[in-house]
Amino acid sequence: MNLKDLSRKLGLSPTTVSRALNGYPEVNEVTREKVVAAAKLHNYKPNTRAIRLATGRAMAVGHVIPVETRHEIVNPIFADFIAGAGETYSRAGYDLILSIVPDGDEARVYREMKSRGNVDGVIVHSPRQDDFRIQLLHDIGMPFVVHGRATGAALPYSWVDVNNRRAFRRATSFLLDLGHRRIGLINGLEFMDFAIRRRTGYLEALADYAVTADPAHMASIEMTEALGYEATRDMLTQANPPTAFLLSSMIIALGARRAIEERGLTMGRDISVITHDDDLSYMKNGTDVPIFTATRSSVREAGRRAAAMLLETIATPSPHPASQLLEAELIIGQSTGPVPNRS
Amino acid sequence: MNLKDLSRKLGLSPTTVSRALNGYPEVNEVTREKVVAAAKLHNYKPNTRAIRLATGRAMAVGHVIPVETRHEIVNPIFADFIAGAGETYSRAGYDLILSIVPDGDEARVYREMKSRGNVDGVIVHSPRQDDFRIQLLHDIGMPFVVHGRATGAALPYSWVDVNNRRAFRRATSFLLDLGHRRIGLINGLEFMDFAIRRRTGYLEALADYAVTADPAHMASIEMTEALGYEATRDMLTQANPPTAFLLSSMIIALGARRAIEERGLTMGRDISVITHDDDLSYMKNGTDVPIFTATRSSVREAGRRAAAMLLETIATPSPHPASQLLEAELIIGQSTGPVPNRS
DNA sequence: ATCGTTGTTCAAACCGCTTTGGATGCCGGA
DNA sequence: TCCGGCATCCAAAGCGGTTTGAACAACGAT
Repeated sequence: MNLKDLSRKLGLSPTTVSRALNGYPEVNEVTREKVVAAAKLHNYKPNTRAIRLATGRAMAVGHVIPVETRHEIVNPIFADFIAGAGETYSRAGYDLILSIVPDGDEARVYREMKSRGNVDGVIVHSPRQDDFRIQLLHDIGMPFVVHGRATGAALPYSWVDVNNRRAFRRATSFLLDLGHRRIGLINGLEFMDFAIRRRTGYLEALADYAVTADPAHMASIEMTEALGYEATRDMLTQANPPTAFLLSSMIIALGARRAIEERGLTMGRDISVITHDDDLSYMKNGTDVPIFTATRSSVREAGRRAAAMLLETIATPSPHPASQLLEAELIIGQSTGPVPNRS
Repeated sequence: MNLKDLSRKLGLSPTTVSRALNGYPEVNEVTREKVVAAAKLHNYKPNTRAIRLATGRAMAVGHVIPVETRHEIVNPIFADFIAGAGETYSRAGYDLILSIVPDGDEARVYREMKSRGNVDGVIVHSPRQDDFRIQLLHDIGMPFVVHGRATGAALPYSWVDVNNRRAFRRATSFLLDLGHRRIGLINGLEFMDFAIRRRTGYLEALADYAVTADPAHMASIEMTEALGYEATRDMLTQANPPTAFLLSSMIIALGARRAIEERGLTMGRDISVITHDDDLSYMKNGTDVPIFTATRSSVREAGRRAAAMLLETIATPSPHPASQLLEAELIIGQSTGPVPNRS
């Protein structure tokens, strides 16, 4: 059942039927009702392919997920971010096109998306410092929103991000207020922008309290349980081990807790731990009471916001990029406490 | 730069240029080379929207991810499965369209995909017992491949699955051979097909050894760390606690380990643990030596296979559905050992 | 010289929708 | 009475490719 069939059945022209269904004003209300009724009756759904060609819009947005080529790691937060974004898209009638791309191939993929015209815009994931994609997408004229920011980018651009710096500064201050002076930071890989900002926040707080940062107490790892375990264990076996840890993800936190408990230490009493919590659906921080004290910010909500912002810029392009800075809340759990006396 | 422009530049008809680029035989080789060279020079990429309308193919496949409405849980294995599938699609020039759908809305989404024609086929995720989607997709004539199987489905259908039953039977036998007689099973939600099969394998092995299954030693939970912890803790505090555990995912395993170590028990000595390991990129089972004894099967590989199978059925539809049963390997780690004497 | 092949190219139809630029009829005001 | 304006509808021209059917030239066979 296509437009021509339907219009023939109604004894109307395709023009009128199309306009009736799309809510254009130049059609009699009586006619419109008849058309709408017939469309429902015959279960008419306009062919997406034809709409796309006729309007020149793809009615789709692309999410290009770079995958660490060396380790083939797919960042687990994507699932939730995309779940959030997907809600927004489906309400707006947009498709979400996912490309998993080895991180060398990105430029080619973006260029092809542009020239093939199968997306109207893209979300840029996992920005790095001086990320080349911002310049590239700007040059080829593809609307985009960055999930995160890219320190050092020359051009203005639209983004949605958590205030990572402030979150980690606040968390660090919280630990310092509890008397901790040796605070271990187990961060994500520090060519990623979010990790840079978290480290900055951490260092700023230490500086506020005139505490000199110890390089031996800072690690930068891929965010897996096993590596989180190792990094924590290594720091705990040092001569002057940290009395508190600041961790960049719940997954690292699980590994860290293992290392801590393995040494017979108790979180919240012997060792304090604060982790960042992206509020992932399958990685809840405890069932009712939070286990970890955490800087929490829902990545799914970030997905919703970023998607809405992208659809907005696609609909009404503007030279003034938009941005949203989400604040993480500091959730007090059972994993933090005053520094033990024997320290 | 579109086909018309390019053909004008070449002094040829659009017909010939199109054929030259698509490898049709009725075009002079000299001409073809000229066309190909010009296409590259002017960076001509055919417009996807036009191709789709003209050919009637969507050049896209849909992945419909049902999301547990009550808890909004997005299954974390999707990220890796889709990464695998994505590799296959991009090589074939197909797009991957992702729909995250509240699990009540699925029928509507599939129907719309069919009538709007924006996908050529779909992958069915997370099949349940007697899954209605198989009948539905069959009825509306949408090619599909199921990731997993659906016990009780009347119709034949194509699928890619791990041999869950055999994997869990083998793992259970392994524990029984080590002398364990009280084996706790912490399974996924048992309306999911994979969970049913795992339980079956577990029960079969117990029956082989004439061990009666204890309902108190079987749990069925959403696969999160916190719930894994609780289920394990609850079983360990029973009068006759299990001496070994069989777990349905690495994430559960992390929670289980926490419950075990919290009670001062050591995995592999006091308590044996075998988990299923989907070989997720961010959830490695140890760095070099495996920590957990595990039934391992790469869900990313399953993604690759399922995608290839779907593209195959789209290209050459056949009344005979295909299937692939992947065997999980039993990886011996440090989490299993003979049953302690004091049991 | 004629004819059927073969190789090569093209004009035009088509995919299913949107949108432009009328056409038509009716009404009220000059 | 005539005309401009308005409401309503339609024919036809896109959108940018693919595909059908035919044209044409060159060729060898008859």
